[in-house]
Amino acid sequence: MQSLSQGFDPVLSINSGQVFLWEKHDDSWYGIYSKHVIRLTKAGGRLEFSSFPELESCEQKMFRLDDDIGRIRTEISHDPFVYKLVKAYPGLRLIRQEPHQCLFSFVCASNTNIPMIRRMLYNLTKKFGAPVQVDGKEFFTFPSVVDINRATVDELCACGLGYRVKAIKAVAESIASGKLDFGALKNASYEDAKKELLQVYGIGNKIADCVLLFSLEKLDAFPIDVWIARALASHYKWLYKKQFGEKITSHQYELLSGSIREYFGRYAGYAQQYIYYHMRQNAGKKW
DNA sequence: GTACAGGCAGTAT
DNA sequence: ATACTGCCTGTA
Repeated sequence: MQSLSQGFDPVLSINSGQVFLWEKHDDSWYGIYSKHVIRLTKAGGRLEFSSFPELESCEQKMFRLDDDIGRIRTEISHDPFVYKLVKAYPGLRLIRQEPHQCLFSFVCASNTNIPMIRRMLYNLTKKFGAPVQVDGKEFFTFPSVVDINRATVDELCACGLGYRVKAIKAVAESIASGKLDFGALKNASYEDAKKELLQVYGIGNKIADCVLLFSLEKLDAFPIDVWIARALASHYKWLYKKQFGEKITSHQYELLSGSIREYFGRYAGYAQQYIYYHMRQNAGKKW
């Protein structure tokens, strides 16, 4: 059992759309971090973290307390829009994810919505993960690559993955064969790591950038999904050398990505997170 | 019925 | 280089 000092809001962060397998029961939030169940409890203004089985200093890892958040915020705040967002959402943090779970999660996230993503991932854990009892409730760990490789296409389809099964299988195969090696990717540059990820069937620009940012320590990665694309079109129009449509092509992605990463610098991914959160918060609102 | 949701790959121009 | 298409599945 560990306690956390105040200053950020983990509940806000886990509900900001970076992670999917979290649920609330009574006064606690429970999340799946690979083979562990993480419990977050707000007790009398204090935050308590536990993990089952125990994962040493999981809150340090998960919430990137090793990052110099003050410096990061200062650096990305040279942009006036992000400056406002940093003030507006002081509790928001980037969450560090476990690479396998992160990659499979974002492969499932393509062309669908968050409730569906949660359902697919929950089905996967229930079918192929291992049960863990915490506080009298049953949770399921995230399946391993071996588990997913062993699964048949039909079994995966039954989880509601649809056409994503082909990509899931390709990813699992790449990891199992050693072609995709997260350890090596962590040590590689952003450009080299991204190149490797893009080799795999089913991994495109957006998914690659999500995995690089959320699980492979590439804080300069700047995933551009539909929400971010809208934000760039309305707040960063000057980045566009020419007009793009609603949907951006692979080449346009690379152009935009290059410009915005250069603009925000080594912590561009943090800037992305503030912008993304803001866009989701204000979805449907006039602003 | 049909449009749409946190993309991607394949094909044709 | 860009445009267009289909794709599982559930919900509005």
